Amino acid sequence: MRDKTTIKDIARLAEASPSTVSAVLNDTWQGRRISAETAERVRRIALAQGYRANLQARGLRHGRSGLAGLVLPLHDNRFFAGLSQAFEAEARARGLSPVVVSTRRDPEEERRAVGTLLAHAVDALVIAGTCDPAGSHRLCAEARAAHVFVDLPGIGAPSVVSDNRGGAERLTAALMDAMRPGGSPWFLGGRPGDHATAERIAGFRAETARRGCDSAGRIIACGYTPARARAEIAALCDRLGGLPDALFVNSIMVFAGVLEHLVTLPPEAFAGRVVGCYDYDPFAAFLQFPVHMIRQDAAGLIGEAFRLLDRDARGSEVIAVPPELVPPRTIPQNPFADLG
Amino acid sequence: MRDKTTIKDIARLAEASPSTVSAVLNDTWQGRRISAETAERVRRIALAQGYRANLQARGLRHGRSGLAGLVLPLHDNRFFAGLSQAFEAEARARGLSPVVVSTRRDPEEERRAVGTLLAHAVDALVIAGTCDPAGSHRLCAEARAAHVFVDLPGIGAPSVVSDNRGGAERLTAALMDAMRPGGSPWFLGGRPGDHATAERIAGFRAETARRGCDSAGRIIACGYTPARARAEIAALCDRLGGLPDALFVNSIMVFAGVLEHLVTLPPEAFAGRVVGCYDYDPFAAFLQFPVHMIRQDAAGLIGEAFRLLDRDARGSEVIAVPPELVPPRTIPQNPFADLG
DNA sequence: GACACTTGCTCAAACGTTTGTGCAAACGCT
DNA sequence: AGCGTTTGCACAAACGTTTGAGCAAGTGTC
Repeated sequence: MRDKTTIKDIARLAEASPSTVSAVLNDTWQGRRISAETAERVRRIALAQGYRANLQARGLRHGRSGLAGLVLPLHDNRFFAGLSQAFEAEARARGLSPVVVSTRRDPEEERRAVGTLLAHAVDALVIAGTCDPAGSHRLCAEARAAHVFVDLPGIGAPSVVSDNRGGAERLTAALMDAMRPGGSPWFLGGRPGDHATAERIAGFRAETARRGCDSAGRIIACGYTPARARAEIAALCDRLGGLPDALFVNSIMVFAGVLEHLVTLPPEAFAGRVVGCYDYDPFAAFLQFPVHMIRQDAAGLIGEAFRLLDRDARGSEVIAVPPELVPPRTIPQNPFADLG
Repeated sequence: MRDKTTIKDIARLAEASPSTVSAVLNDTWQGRRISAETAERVRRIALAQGYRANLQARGLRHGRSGLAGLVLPLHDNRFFAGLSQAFEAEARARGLSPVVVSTRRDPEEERRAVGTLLAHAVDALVIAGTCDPAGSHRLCAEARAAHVFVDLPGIGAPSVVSDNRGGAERLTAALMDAMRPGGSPWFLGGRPGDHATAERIAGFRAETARRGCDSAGRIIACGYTPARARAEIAALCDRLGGLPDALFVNSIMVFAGVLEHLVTLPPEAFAGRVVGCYDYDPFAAFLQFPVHMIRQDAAGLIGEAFRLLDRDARGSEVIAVPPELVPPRTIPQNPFADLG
């Protein structure tokens, strides 16, 4: 084989014109009144030559690429990986070719990623966990590209987010049901300025208040790094003379840090204590002590996102999808589906 | 804004020709003897108009796209997600735009994914965990595209794989060091026909033999599904009247199934027993019983893959990268980096 | 003032498709 | 035979970019 086979090569071999070949290979030949014999001849030769259309050229001509892009902060996270998986399924179901790109939570990188995908004329863009909603939206708007935000609300375009407030209320309720009567729950991790954390704190506050328990002073929004979380939980245990009655851990990263401390404690330290984590990991659900987990509905979020894209939604509408509460030592509905 | 701004629009506004604009925006204007003033004028206008080059057109002209593609079985897996993360970093370091696509371990889907990326003229392709090495290679070869296999050896192109045999030997050694003297280790999970499983079984056999222990009859290659693994371990415990002295679990999926059974056992059932898993999960490392884990070196694998691409390697050479052994209740070198 | 050389650009073709338009031959009808 | 209609295809432009070639005006040299 010389260079890449083009439509012109096929045309030469089939003694036809490029336009005829194009019509045949795009199945528009009846409309263009190509004879069945010619069509068959062209198809045969194209197959024999292993012809594959140059999608750049086609995209250039059409103004569309057939690609659907997902932009996310990182691959290396159960939740986002679940989004990728669901995204690809939905995109393929619509005849689009999915591609996924991550940004390391870097606004500049996010703009570059979105810009690159748009410059390749992606037909639809889902932006998950955005850290520059305004910038990303502006780029998409300039390129007149269909786009939706997921996980964190965007600006100027529709968003699909987890019901963080509701989830936090349910997790808090589960923890308070399980802890000793009259006990005090603590909230650990996250940044209060972040949308998701703010919502979860609100949910935590609402549920504790509903049960006549004042949560003031028991919210430690110490960010997301495991190291910091470990230090904070160690300090807290010191202060309280033991583990808190109930601990609401705001993310799996924070939980990792907390766990580093917890594994240093003797088994009896866990007596009567209960831990919850706003995130899911199948193995974290089976530690020595009971862990209540919240599992976000990746498929549900992506499903709603595509529904918005399908109906070409434009506003700033925000759709909330409820997460799932996974009780301790439980295998959730779709067991280990996200393990591979 | 009307439609997407093109180089012609800029040319009109700057009272220059499209070629001048192109030269300026590609920083080849000195070579083309464009005056500094003209260059500045063009740049200013392009910026003001928010011009972004149409990468399909550029790619069509150049025959390259600036894209680097990673094809993997699924996103939803720590190891593959780690590959994605490392892949994006390496690709960006080379000025390429990374995109990742998964195939659900479906050969047909893999061919489609590879074909689509090639049709978009990706400059480099990394195919991880291939399930159709021959087919994928053929497509790449026809398109004259640089490509490398990772995790599973390919055909016709260079491959980078984990040192499964060596890793299995080390894991087996760790288990036999930790189990009661004279005990017998068992191997569970995988399909013997699979390359990785075959290598791991070979490693398991070699290490047990080296210690004068016959592994015959203690290898249960029952596939990868958690359900099956759960049934097998339950049956085995029944047969032995308790847990085996040491258990080599062949993948995290299998481990998940095993865990479903193990959590039903009383704490004393674990006395003197030791479990190993050929895969890593930060939380699985902290269960009630000690778990030795093997953690594959995603960054190392991808690093080698790009080194091959850099020097345009063509043969069927296979590079083995050693994995890391993570002792029980340990935080590995790069703690929770892959958690997010 | 003729000549060569430099400066600063523009022209046009090409990359591989798709698609609106047109045209020649064949056919049917009177 | 003359006319209109259908059949079966080819031509050429366009998508947005890059790039080899060329051209006109200005500058310097003798």
